[in-house]
Amino acid sequence: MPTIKPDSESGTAYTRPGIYTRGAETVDLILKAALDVLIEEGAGAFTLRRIAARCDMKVGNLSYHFARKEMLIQLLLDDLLDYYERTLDDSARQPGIDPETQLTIMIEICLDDIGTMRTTRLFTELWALANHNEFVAERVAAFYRSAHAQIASAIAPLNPALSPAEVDAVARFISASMEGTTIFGGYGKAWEPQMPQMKALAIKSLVHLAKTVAPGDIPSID
Amino acid sequence: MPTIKPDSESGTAYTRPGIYTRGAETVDLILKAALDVLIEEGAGAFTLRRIAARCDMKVGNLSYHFARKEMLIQLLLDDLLDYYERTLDDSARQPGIDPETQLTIMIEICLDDIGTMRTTRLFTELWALANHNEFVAERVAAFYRSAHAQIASAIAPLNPALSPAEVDAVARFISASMEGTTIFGGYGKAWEPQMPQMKALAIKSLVHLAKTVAPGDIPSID
Amino acid sequence: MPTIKPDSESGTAYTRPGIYTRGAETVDLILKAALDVLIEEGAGAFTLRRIAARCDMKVGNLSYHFARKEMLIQLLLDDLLDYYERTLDDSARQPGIDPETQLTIMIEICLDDIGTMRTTRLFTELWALANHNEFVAERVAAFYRSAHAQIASAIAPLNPALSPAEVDAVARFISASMEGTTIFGGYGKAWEPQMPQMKALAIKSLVHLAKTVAPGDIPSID
Amino acid sequence: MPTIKPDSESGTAYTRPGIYTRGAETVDLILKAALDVLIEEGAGAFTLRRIAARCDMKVGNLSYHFARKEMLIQLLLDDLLDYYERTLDDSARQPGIDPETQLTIMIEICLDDIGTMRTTRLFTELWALANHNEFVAERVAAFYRSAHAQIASAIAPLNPALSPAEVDAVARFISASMEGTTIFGGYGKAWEPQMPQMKALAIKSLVHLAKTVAPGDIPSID
DNA sequence: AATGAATGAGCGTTCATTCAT
DNA sequence: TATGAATGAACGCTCATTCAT
Repeated sequence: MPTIKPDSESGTAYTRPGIYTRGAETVDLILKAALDVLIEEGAGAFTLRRIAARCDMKVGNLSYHFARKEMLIQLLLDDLLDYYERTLDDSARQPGIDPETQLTIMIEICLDDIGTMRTTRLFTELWALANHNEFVAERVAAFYRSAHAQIASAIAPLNPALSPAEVDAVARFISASMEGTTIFGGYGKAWEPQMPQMKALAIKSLVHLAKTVAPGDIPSID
Repeated sequence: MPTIKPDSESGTAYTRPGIYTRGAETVDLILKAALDVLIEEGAGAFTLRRIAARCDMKVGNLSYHFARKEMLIQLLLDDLLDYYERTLDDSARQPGIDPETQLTIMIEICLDDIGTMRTTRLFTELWALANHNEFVAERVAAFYRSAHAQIASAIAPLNPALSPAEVDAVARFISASMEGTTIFGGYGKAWEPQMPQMKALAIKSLVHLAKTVAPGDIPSID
Repeated sequence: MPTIKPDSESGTAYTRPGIYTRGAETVDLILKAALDVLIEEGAGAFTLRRIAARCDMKVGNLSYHFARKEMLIQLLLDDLLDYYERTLDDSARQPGIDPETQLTIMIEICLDDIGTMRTTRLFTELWALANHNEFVAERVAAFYRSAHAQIASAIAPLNPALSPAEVDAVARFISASMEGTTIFGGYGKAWEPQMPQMKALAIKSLVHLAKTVAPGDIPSID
Repeated sequence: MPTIKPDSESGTAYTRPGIYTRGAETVDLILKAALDVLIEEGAGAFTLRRIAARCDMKVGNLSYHFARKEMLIQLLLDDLLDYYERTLDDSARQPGIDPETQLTIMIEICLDDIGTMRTTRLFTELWALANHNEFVAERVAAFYRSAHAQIASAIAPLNPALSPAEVDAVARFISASMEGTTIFGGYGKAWEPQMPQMKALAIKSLVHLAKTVAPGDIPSID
């Protein structure tokens, strides 16, 4: 995950409710408030009433713009993860850098982002929601497919012996290692001050793995 | 996290203060039902009504045994994480094994456990709940302190050059790497079939790290 | 009630006071949609939203044409019952027919109409609405006054011994008998297939009554 | 429909919510309030909130006793129509009366009952509700099946030439004629003062029909 | 120990209506 | 003329909690 600017516009180019300027602004305000509630108060507090209170609207107006709460969730997630994807793509597309530095930078950017309140909170909530909400599960998986592809594109030139499937497997493990630091070193977590240590170990360990892993180290999956 | 027997008694041997009386069958039935709801239906469905329905009781009776829902959560968590800790201790305390094998076995056990529905679901929910519930945050942290200590005790003899604080840092990163595989390879997750690949990579990568990391690789935290 | 042509224009020839402009296509489309909703979905579903959806408009536009929902109801009812009245008048005004045949035909036409979905549904809803809506009550009563007058005009020559008030009383009872068949033999009702039996009995019984009832059979009302 | 005592207990012998005395009383209070709302305010005002207000309870308590509003409706209807059926049975079971008097009395009782606010309002609402609510439709039809059987049992000895099916057809028409008087002569209806006239005409006309109708007058239904 | 009963707050949603555009 | 936007009230229902039995 790349660094996210706190007050990003979170992508307004989609087909969405609110075709007038005013309505489009309202929809953005609602989505912003919804994200704030999710991050600052958690999924248990993610109710239309609290979102409405955040953006100084009435519940009925939220229902006007989003006929079903699920629609709000879907647009929120689409906006959010699209933005994460785009920002990750941008940060990965740095020309003239050798693959190892590329991978190193990627890991640094991800772990920095993981340390932000937004990313720590958002993704821990999404991992839980994905357990019982098919849409969330699929949308999150789609995001990670994209993220893993970026990581894989940095690994492949580093270790030409690996097949594409093996590169994917390594990318997945590297991504998993990074995501795992959220639990201990994420915003507000118990070992937040130790995040730099985890970052250093991640860079050393994961870059080394990418360079040295052999095809035989990875069992094939039928 | 060690492998957990599905129908464990979740540790009810000792009596506790509070409105509830431990050892009583009823409280255990409630806790069992509560865990089932949390795992099978998620935090959003974690209501007294559904728990009561699961254990064939009336809501009023749950409120009788747990004056506040929060108390139920706390006892549930204590039971659960105590049990995880104890089982982890048991599996770690295998005499006459060299440290590297010890660490390897630990990683294997953890990742096997992570693949179970119980652990995948439970911990993803707890990570999210910890964001906004101080008790959950602290209790989960305490569990990980214990788990990290076990991992550290396997790392220390493998890499005598490391100070205790550095060993802890390495243990934390190893644990984070493992926890991260939950997101992709856990029960019902998108890359569940690829868990064996992640396991192989984890063993190779993390054991190698434990053996080769040098004190200078780890920034010190003031 | 006479047979109603399904796609009648429901009488929009003249202009009315109020916020709406008669003759305008839009108002008629709204009224048509409103009638469809009332008949096909019932009074419980008679909402501006559903009416708007039926005629492919937005709720705001309905409110533009009808400042109050009650106005829509009133115009709908006026149109509808005016049309019923006019059609009944037309069918009754058949010259050169003896009074008994005239009455017989009237009963036949009414009972045929009662068997239609439109009339069954519309009138059962109106009878209920009339309980608590003064306008509906009065408008429905006005319609029946007109209908009873038509029936009375066929009875009077059949039974010259009756005073006009007595003729009215007989007409009222005949009309009541017919309306009552709606409940059992109307569209979708439990004994819809038995409507022909009720029709035959109605003709036999009510025509005989009209011819044979004596002034003394009808108590006078002060 | 027989005369209903205004403050009848409306049948408390059923399986119903509220097994304790207090709960049973509460359920009865709710049902009483629900009936009052339906009759005095109409189906459009038949909401849990208005019912709760009537019996001085909170909405949540209604939901406690009736998990779904539909359940309240069903119990209300069952209570009500069972009571109508039983009272009708009682009034029909008058020994030592000749069939003609029997039928006359039945008609008198029915029309008297139709003139009450309760019966006028209740049945007009039910006829409308039956259009789009399958349960109401079936329950009302079941009531009428029972009522028609009572009427048929008075007609049969009056006119031995009729087959059972023909007796049923006559009973149905007689019942329809009576129900139809609700529209004009029921409580609060436009010709309420003329109900005695309709009653006299009904007795004369319908009893005569029952005695004189011939099998050939009734078309057979396949 | 357990339950029936009741409450008050809150849930997502729908309603008729208003108003600026 | 028509619609997007917004409101306030009400809808049926679920929630954790209290309390008498």
